[in-house]
Amino acid sequence: MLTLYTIVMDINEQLAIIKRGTVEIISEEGLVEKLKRSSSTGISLKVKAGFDPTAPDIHLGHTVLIQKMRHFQELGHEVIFLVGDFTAMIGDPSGRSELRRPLSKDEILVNATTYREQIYKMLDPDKTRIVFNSTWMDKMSASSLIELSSHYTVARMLERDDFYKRYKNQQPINIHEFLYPLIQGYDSVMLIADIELGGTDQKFNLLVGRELQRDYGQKPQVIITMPILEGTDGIQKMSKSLGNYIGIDESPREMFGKIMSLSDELMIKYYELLSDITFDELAYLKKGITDGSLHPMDMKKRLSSEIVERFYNKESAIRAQKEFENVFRDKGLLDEIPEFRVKWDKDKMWLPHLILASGMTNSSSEAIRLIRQGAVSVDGERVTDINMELSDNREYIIKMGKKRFIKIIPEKV
RNA sequence: GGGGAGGUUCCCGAGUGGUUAAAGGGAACAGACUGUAAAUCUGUCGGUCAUGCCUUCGGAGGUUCGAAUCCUCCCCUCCCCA
Repeated sequence: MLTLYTIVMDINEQLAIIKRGTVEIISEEGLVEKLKRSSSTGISLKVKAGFDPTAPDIHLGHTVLIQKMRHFQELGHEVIFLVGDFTAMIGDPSGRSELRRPLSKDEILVNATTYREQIYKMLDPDKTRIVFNSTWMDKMSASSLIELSSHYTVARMLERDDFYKRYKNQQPINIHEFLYPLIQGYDSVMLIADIELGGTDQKFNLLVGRELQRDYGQKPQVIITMPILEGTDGIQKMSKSLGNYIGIDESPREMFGKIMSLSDELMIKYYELLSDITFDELAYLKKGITDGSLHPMDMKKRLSSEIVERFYNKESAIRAQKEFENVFRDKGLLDEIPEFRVKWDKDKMWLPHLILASGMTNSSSEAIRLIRQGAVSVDGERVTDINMELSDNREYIIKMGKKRFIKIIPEKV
């Protein structure tokens, strides 16, 4: 159902909201037509976006898309969060570097539950439909699948950039990988999607959806691509497997810290894609950085706060900022230091073993290296002697590197 | 089915009998510098209380005083021809 608000809002206003931050809309005329039809008939549009349930945590990269879903939701349309559980069970198509283990039904279910909790931080639960493509794919027969695959050609598949590159570089492409775009497209057919959202890297798959819908006698979906958010390294797409991500479930402290360590350049991009500030404010910030009237660090703190506040609340954001300033600017200690109880079987324990036992390193060699490098301090004093031993008569605070702290509590055996 | 090229440490990639825990690059981590930035520079980057020992170069055997390097079989990938 459309709200009164959206009925009043004219098509151009809706279009402006939809277009914000997008890279490409195919086609814009199609979109206008759909919007018009929707407002005259009162039937909301079905807006689909697919997510891979292999990684159970949603990160800021996903939120670029989810934000856009929210925009549609606010305009009164139906948002369909498609969980690609069927495809996940077969295994991963891209990412040749690692053979990914196909997920079990249970694991996918757990991941999907986590997804739901997390997306509801941004989307309205009452207006969000979550669907699994296994619902129809599990039932598909081999002959139907072959029928589906007859709708596309190998030559056209090889047009997709990553397939083409792998083909050219003599890297393997498995046949089932060709099925992924087809299944994704078929999902659109099953859902009779009006619009599908995706990152720019999804463009090919989204276009396949249009073609299939046409073949199946439907109106092709309008596709909207969003920019890919680079991860904390500033180069590669944010992803959990690359370890350059900021998860929306991370603690306020982590989230704040990670955003602060972004490069200034990347910060601007994050403002553009993630912040809710207006275009005018953004222009003002950009100008401020260029002419030096605004300090990049202050801007970054503001961005960090805004994002932490979105997923938590104002108090958490303030606390995260204070803690950040305390630890990094004033070189102080964390308010809450993780505690670790160690059973001491001797009077004294060798420091590298203590560090290993506490889980701060994976080996004592690593601990020794870090001590040699001057990274370790005990109770605020830098340790240089790798033979240092601690006795069990009191607690110690060990700091490793800039941000790892642990409180060691001895327990006599 | 025939012919050819490959599989090396987290990733890419050198190494074709000993001085090789294995060049170089990337990632990561640490130190310096800073705005905890980024960039840059420096260092570390299999394990082991450790001038030794153990584990690692697709897998399993074998040759040798000694193998990532040679041989045999197997598994996997790519290309060309059919």
